[in-house]
Order: sequence, then structure tokens, then C-alpha cells
Amino acid sequence: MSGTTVRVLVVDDHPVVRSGLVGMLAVEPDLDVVGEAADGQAAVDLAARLRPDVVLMDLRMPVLDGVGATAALTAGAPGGGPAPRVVVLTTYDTDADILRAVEAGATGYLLKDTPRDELVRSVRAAARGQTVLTPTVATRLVGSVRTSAERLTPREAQVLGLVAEGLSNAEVGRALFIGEATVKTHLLRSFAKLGVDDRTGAVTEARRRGWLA
Amino acid sequence: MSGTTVRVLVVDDHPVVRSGLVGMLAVEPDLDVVGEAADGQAAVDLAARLRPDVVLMDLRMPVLDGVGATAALTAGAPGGGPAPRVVVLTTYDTDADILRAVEAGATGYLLKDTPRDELVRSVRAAARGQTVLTPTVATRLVGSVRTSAERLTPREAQVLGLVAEGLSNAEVGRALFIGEATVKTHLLRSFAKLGVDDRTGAVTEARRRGWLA
DNA sequence: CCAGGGGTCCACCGGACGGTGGACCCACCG
DNA sequence: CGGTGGGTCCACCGTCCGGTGGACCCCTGG
Repeated sequence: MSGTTVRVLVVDDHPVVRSGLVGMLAVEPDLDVVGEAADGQAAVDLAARLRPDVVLMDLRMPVLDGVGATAALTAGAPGGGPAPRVVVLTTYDTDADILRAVEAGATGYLLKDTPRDELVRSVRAAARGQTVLTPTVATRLVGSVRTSAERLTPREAQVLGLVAEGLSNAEVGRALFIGEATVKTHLLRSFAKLGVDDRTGAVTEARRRGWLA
Repeated sequence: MSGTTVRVLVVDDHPVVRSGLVGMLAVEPDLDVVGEAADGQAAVDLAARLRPDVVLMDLRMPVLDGVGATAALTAGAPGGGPAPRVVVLTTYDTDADILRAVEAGATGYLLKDTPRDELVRSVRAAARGQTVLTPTVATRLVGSVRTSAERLTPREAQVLGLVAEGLSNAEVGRALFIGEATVKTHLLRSFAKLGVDDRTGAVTEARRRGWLA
């Protein structure tokens, strides 16, 4: 990082949120907002030019979402040089968002209801390479690690996804070129992993955990 | 309203969003942000004291949500006087949110991805009593009016809600003190109204339309 | 090598669900 | 007053789903 000031890039598709973040950070003398982007692709392009120390990134964005952009940024800058620290800043705290962001290489995960001073402190901490997590997120993260063996297999997720669309077992079978009995087996295994005992409960629970589109 | 300046109250539980809105509006000479609130109850209390012309209101908030606060505000100030115009400003654009907000008396409905200048114009228009709707919202609104005959009855919504929780027909029947056969009838009528033919599809479709919690 | 585990696949029952038909009550209206 | 319509309720079938048991394949490690 350049001297003692932290170079920050703000990425969010909502103008209101960008304005709020810039306003909150700009008054801090040691924080310097060097740019803004409205989608993930623009963020990656801008980061390559501006070389920020910290990227504040929303997850739900058009063109390229926050997870993809985070992965691209933490993979390393194309011209060499240090990769920026990515702090995810989102409204939601579902398991899937957290896991996907952390897997993509995010240094921090904050919710948008974070108060101003905590946000500022988090940006400074992230610049030093420290991991920053809101308590809610930390709890969910350890919870998901604890039950990590309970993830759905690709096939199970695929079947459950079609069931969520309202397809019957026979229809799912025809769609995937497998027998109806097989569809039922995948669903049963999904039920066990989700802790429910019927298809409707499975869909709502999977949706709650963010395992479904 | 007092002279030519518009008095605005900003209501959102996210500090970032409040900061962004204040920053966007404060630079306009004819707009005066007279206060901020972090939940619906605080908004109602503050509005009674500050007498704003326009209230920019989020929907998802603790204590008292945006719909309740909107209803309280548009019902009229306790000391008499004109009720403020409420402009709902939210992330989501589901039918239920729109309908509930409009029914509660909202003058406008904007999404948080609204660009800055459109937001400013909307606040001025709302102060004059004009209705402001984003195109997406307007489309959904006429769509929901068009299919207004297709709304679920209270009992049907109640049954479908329990089914969404994963309850079986028999369990729903016991919970509501009705026979299992009756539960099925309510579900079948729901299926017809939603254009689906099984419980899982009904739950996802109802959720998509915002007819479910 | 083969033993073990995870993932995917399938056949067979009992109970639950989707569908039809009809009853009752109440509000509205000619 | 009787008729009409909507909302809620229920009984009876045929079908589909939830549950058990077991097969196969691939990969990994002893």
C-alpha cells in the first residue's frame, strides 16, 4: 500500500449505496476512495488500473457478480503486483453467499447494516490483511463448517432444482434421462441432508440456505 | 410545505443507505433533509415533530416495518396538519411489497438502484403530490390489477403457508382444526389460481409473487 | 490386488397426495 | 322471498410420492 493511506475501490450497483460508502469513508484522512464501479466486470477493470488496497464489494450485481469479481481480483493482478483485499458488503447473510465469497478469496464479509465506525475500522483492518467478519456471519460460517459433510451432491442439487420448478418425479426423470425411482433416491438423500421429510420442506429449506437459484 | 424548500425525512435501518441518501439530497438547494430514522416507529415519532413534506422509507426494517409506518403516517398527523408524502424506497420489486405499500398509502415506489438525478426529481414530484413509480414497479402493478380476481382467499393462503413450512395435509388439518380433505380442496383451488398442479410448484410460485411470508 | 466409501442408479410396497363431486353457510340482489 | 355466487367444509378414488433394500461404477488407500 502507498504510504499510510489506504486506497479503496467501492463496488455496488446501487448509486445510493455507493454514495453512502464514499461519504462515510472520504471524511477519514487515512482512507482514500480512488474509484467506484457499478458491476463486477467494471470493478476488475478499474482495479487493474487503480491498484486499490481494499475493494468493498457487493455480491448481487449485473454483468459479473461479486463472487466472480472477487475470484478474479484475488487471483492476482495481471501485471504482477499484490492482489487487493476484498471485503464483501452485502444485505444478505445466507450460508451460500458467505461460503461462496470466502471460497472466492474474500478477506472480510460485512452486512450493510454495519454502523459507520465499525465499517471504517474494518477497512483499515482489511488493509493490514486481517479477516473481518460480522458476528452473524462468523456464527453461520462455523455452523456451515460443522455441517460441511451435509452438502448436496451435484446430482441431488440438480434434481431438487427441477422439483422446485414444480416438476413431478417422472418429469424430472425424463428431463435427466434417468428412472423415476432414481429421482426419488436423490430426493430422499437430499431430505436427510436438509433435515426435512418431504419435497416442499426440502425446497424451502434449500432456498433458505441459498443452495438453490 | 415551507416556502419553496422540501423538507425530507430519511428512514432506513442501514447506515450506509441513510448516508447515501442524505449525501445525494443535501447538495440540492431546494431539498432539506431534516432528519433520519433507523426504524418505522422512530420515523413516525420524528415525523410528528419535524413535519416533513416527504418521507423516504425503506420497507424491511426492525420494530415497525415500512408498510406499518406508511399507514401510520398517511393516516394523518395527530395534531392535525397535512400528512407527509411517503415514497417507498426498497431493494425488492415483488408484487406483495408493491401492493402492500400502495394500499398503505404510499405516494411513490422506487428501487434502490434508481440513479441520483431520478431520485431527486422523484422527491420533488412527490412533494407536489405526484405519484412516482419506477417502470418495473408500474408494470407489476398493472399486472397485479389485471389478475386481481386471482388472489388467494385468507384460508387458502393460510393453508399454503403451512404447506410451505413442510407440513403434510394431515398436519395442516390438525393445526387448523379441519379435515384433511378440506385442506386438499383449499390447496387445489390455490393450484388453479397459481397456474400450477402440485404443492411444490404452488409454494415457489406464491413465493415468487410475494404472497407468502 | 481388493476393500472401502461416495456417488449414481433402479425395483418394490404403503401411505400420502391430486382430482372429482357435493354439501353447507352467508352475503348480496333482483 | 328465492336465487346466485363465493367461501369453507367434507368423502371417495386413482395416482404419485416417501421409504427400504440393493445394484453398479469410480476412485482412493492399505
